[in-house]
Amino acid sequence: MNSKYDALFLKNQLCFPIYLCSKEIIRKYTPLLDELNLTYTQYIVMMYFWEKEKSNVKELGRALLLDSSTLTPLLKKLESKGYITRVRSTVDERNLDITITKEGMELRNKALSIPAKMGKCIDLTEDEAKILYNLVNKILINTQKEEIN
Amino acid sequence: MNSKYDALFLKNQLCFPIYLCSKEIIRKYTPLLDELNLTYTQYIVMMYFWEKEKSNVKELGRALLLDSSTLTPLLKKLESKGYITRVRSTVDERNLDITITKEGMELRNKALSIPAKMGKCIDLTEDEAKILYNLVNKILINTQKEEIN
DNA sequence: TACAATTAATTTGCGTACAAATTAATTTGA
DNA sequence: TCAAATTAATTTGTACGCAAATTAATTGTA
Repeated sequence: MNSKYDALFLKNQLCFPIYLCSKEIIRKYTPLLDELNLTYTQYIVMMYFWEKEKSNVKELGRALLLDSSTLTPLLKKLESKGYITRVRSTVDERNLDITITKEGMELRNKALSIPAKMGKCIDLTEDEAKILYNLVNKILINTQKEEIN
Repeated sequence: MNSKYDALFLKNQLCFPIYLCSKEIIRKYTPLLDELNLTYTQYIVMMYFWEKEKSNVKELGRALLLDSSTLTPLLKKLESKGYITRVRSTVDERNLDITITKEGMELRNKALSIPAKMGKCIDLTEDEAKILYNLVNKILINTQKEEIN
C-alpha cells in the first residue's frame, strides 16, 4: 500500500478493463454484423428470436437485461428491416406480440461464420474462456442480488 | 454438438455476459457516483486526472480508449462542473490543454469509499479478481492486434 | 361495478459511443 | 516558400442505455 489513493488508481481498477473489453469486442463485431445489417444489440435480440420465435417487450427485456425504453426503438428498427413483426396482443392489448419473420430466421445462416471469427479475434484457450465465462457470470449474479451499498 | 447453430445460442456466448457485466457494474456505480455529480465515464476521466494533472484530448483518448468525439462534450461537462479547465495550447493551437482544478482534485477524497463498496458488490475473491483481470487484459491485447478477420 | 392500483409499452431527456465529415493549425516537400 | 498533406479537436448523425414521466389497458376491491 503506497497511498490511501491506491484503490483509485486506474491500473488497480477491475471494472474499467471489463468496460473496455466489452467495448472493444463490440467494435470487432461491427464490421461482421454490418453484413447482416445489424448492430450488436440488434444481433443479441435476433439471437434471442432464433431460439424463441415469439415474445414481448417485457420478457425480452428480462432475458437480455435491456430496458423497455431501449427495446422499443430497437424493435421498431428490426421491424423496418423486415426481421420481426410487432403487433398488439389481442388477448391483452398492453402486450406487444413480437414475432420473427422468415427473413429474420434466414439471417441465422448468414451469421454462422461470426462466432468462429470472433473466437479467433478474442483468442483465448477453451479453458480460459470457460474460466472467464464463470467469473463474469458470478459477478452478474452478485451484482443482481439485493442491493445493500 | 447438437446443431450447426450451437455457436449462435445465447447461452454459448462469451461476449454477451461480458457486455452485461460491464453494464451491470456501471449501473451499480451510478448511485455512488451521483454523490460526486459524475457519470461512470466522467469518473474514469477524473481518475486519469487525479494521476496526471494535465493532458489533452488525443492523449486522454488513447489512454482511455475513448474517441475524441466522445470526449469533447464530456470534457465540456466536466468543465461546466468546475472539475477541469479547457484552454487551447499556446504552443500548438490544435491542442487543447486540459487541467484538473482544485475542486476536481478534492473530488478524489469524496471518492475514497467507492472502490470498497464496489468490491463488496462484485464480491470476488482476490484470486478470482486477479484471474479475471488478466483474462480481460488478454482479450484487450488480442483484440487490439492488427485485424485480419 | 366504478375507481384506484397495477401493469406493459412508449416517450422524453440526458449521456455516452463511435464513424464520418468538417474546421483550423501545423508540418512537409517539390 | 507555398500548396498539399497531416494532425487535433469539433461537429454531425445514428444508435444505444437507462431513469422518469406518460399513456393505455387490465385487475383488484370496496
